[in-house]
Amino acid sequence: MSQQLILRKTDVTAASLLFTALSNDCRVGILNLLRNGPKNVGEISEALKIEQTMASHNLKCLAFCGLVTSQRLGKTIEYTLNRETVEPILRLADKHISKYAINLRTCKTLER
Amino acid sequence: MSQQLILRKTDVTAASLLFTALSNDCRVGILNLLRNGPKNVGEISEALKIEQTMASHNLKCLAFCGLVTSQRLGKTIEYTLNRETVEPILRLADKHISKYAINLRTCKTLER
DNA sequence: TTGTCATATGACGCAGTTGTCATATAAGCT
DNA sequence: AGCTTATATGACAACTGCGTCATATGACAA
Repeated sequence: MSQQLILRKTDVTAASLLFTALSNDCRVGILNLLRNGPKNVGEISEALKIEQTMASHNLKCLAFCGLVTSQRLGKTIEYTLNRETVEPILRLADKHISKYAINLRTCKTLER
Repeated sequence: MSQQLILRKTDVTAASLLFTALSNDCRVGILNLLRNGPKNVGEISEALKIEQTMASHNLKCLAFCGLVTSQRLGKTIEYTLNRETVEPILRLADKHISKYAINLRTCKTLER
């Protein structure tokens, strides 16, 4: 009797793609920043000291995954956090790291 | 007045590393499988139809991040899910995808 | 202690991702 | 219309991560 998988293969792939969006300093930095409220691209790139192009690319990636939404306000485009998922997921990650993976704070790359 | 970031830079990096561990089909597949209970490497590689070496590499990565734990039982090594974080994080991901990112189900790579 | 089964390790080439550069689009102003 | 500001897009080289191969370690049994 084969046991039941909770996620199907396509869902596993989709989930890993979603986590790919979160697997990058810059993007997590953007999400973390947007917890303080909506910001436009200029404000984001200034706050995180990254280039505008970099911010745009990563924001597009985050928007593609539904982690942020955007709205044009005149010349400017405002990005808003999808709090419903990002907030709990970042909390979970932070809690997990403190409790089970403090080593992640002091390494640049994953061991395997 | 500079706004307060909720995670510091090192925490952002650590979080993105944790998500890197989750940014791969094979590893999410392993975690998903282990929701059904502990399994050894042979059982995992058989169930997911991946090579033993592949399973080992990815299990090491997951263990490094505290997402699974291992215990030798004679010749065999049993891997157990860290349910406390993995269960809610996979649920969140699945819910998010259904609600905000169904497109992730039908693409291989992230747009940017 | 030799053999066998179970798992881990290290190295390597390929493929995907990242940051950057150059350029395009889009809105508002004069 | 032309200029300026704000953001997006596409292309490319450099880097990183992945799967695989060959090999090592570790435990048990005869």
